[in-house]
Amino acid sequence: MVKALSPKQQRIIDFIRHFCLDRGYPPAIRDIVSGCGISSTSVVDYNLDILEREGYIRRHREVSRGIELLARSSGLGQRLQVPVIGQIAAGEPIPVPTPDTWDVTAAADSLEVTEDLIGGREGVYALTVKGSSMVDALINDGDIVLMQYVNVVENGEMAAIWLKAEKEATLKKVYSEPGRIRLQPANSQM
Amino acid sequence: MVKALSPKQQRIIDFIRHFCLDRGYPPAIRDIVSGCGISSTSVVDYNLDILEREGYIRRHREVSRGIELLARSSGLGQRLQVPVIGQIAAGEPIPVPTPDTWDVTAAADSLEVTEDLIGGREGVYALTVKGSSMVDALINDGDIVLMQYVNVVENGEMAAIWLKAEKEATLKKVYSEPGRIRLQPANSQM
DNA sequence: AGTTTTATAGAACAATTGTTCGCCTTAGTC
DNA sequence: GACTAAGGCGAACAATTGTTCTATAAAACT
Repeated sequence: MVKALSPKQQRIIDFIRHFCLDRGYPPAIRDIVSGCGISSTSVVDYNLDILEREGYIRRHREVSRGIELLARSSGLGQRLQVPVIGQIAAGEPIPVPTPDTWDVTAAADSLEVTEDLIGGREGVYALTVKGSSMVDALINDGDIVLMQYVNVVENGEMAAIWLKAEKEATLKKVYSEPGRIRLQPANSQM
Repeated sequence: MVKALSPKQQRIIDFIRHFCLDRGYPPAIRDIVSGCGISSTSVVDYNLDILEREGYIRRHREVSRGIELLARSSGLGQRLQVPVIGQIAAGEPIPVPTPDTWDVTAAADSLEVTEDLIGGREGVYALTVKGSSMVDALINDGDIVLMQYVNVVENGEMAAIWLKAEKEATLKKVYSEPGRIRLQPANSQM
């Protein structure tokens, strides 16, 4: 049973997110009380329980500030629609989500995946592979690649890389090492 | 006076980082005590003070778990060499660091910036702007743009975006909103 | 040797903070 | 009207958690 969040609950989540972002640690219940104009800790406790039940946060009881923000997925073991917004091919820039192409309903096609594949990530989209020029990544014509629209490469993560010399995009694993960045041939995602 | 961190201090920092990563909230002093095999809260308090003085963390006194991890800068007001590995221009893919181009010493040119501009980020490189086709970003011919080689877009961050339709790259601020991603014209970086 | 600095222990103390419980208000239902 | 559920309020309570104070020991300095 997935209920819509009440305005108050939505506001609490936003507050927690902002609080974490600029303070570096989660808010105490009383921080939420004053930050959201609520007049009792028990009200926050009440709503926090709901938010946890709905999968937006994880509470660590008996621990001060033990609120862990989960990527709000709302639906639990649900399936998610990932928009297939274009194709990836050698010699062409990789399509990037724009307001026009992002919307799931507006996408020409969409892919249904289980929620755990996405984790909590946002900005996930998919591309169909055109041509087999990316053989080194074990990806073939017609395959579908899940992409995440992202901004910080963690060590060992897959990333779509533009090789200027070869004028093509390949998928590599990225390792940043002292003084340089190493790209390692990658495996298929799907 | 920048002193080297003692093994214990190094261990405390590592512990805090790991704790935050998999619990979602910072550790209490007593968590550090048991997590690092220290036998008194006052020892942790003592070392935490040092770590704060050296700029590794920020403490929020009187607040439970009020430890904020700062990008460990090691060197403080130091200057760093950022490799200028190519240029960015409309119609061309954005150069991406490879083992060949990344190395600072191997780069054709390099840029010296103060350490706080980089924060603690890795994979930072620079591009010279060619042509003035990115006027909407207030970036002109000859400007230098700092880039970070990254994988997760935070709300509001600048990112280099490939617009397929226009066949050019622009710098935008990225806001992910429910159901879509919004790109907002951005300002100059340097 | 005497003194200062650094580092560690242990414990008492006080502030912060989560939990709980009784009571109240407002709808919705029978 | 009576009953029930959702949501809220406020205060007391208890657990968590940061602070402080005293002691001790080793190294560094005079």
